[in-house]
Amino acid sequence: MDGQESNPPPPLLSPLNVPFLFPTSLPSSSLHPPLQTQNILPDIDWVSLLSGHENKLMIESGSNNLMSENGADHHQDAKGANMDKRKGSRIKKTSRPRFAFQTRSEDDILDDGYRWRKYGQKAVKNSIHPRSYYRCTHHTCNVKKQVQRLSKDTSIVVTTYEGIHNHPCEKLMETLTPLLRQMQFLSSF
DNA sequence: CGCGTTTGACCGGCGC
DNA sequence: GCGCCGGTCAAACGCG
Repeated sequence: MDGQESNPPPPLLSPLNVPFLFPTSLPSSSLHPPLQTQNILPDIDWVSLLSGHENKLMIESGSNNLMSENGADHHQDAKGANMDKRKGSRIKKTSRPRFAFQTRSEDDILDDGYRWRKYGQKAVKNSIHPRSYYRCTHHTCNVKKQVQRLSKDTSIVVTTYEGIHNHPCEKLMETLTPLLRQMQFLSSF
């Protein structure tokens, strides 16, 4: 199905860029409620998200544990790995980069510029809120993400990305293309 | 009609 | 071996 596992093309965008691109990469039309111009994404606690050790941004590449200290029940880690058509022949888990971060938001879904298709939802133990599973809709892209709300603080959404996008962010390109054109035009003088 | 979501079933890993 | 649990599949369904 997805033969990308063994030899992924070089990433055009590091997944780490994804959360940090939120404020700039989004066409305003893609955002929920009307935004104040001076207060981008008011629902998201960008300060704590981007500040140093205090935040819960966990970067991990290859190893298995991620943010186990908080309500998110990730003790089981990435055993999801990869299965070959569910016929039992499990492809050995390649070390896929994974990282998780928390945002304070009323919306479960953060518009990160990529298109995602939901492929599952499961009730999580010790949590009222279910966990949702998403896959990047780009054919050659194998990136997944999980979205879950903390049981302790339901205003916080935990998003876990797994894998690296092997294609540019569509919305980002959409936004940047006119700018690039203009720069090109101006630099031609 | 194409694309995305919902949801129950299924599978493998793990702990007992 | 059994049951629980997390992760995934895929058919049915909804929506523009």
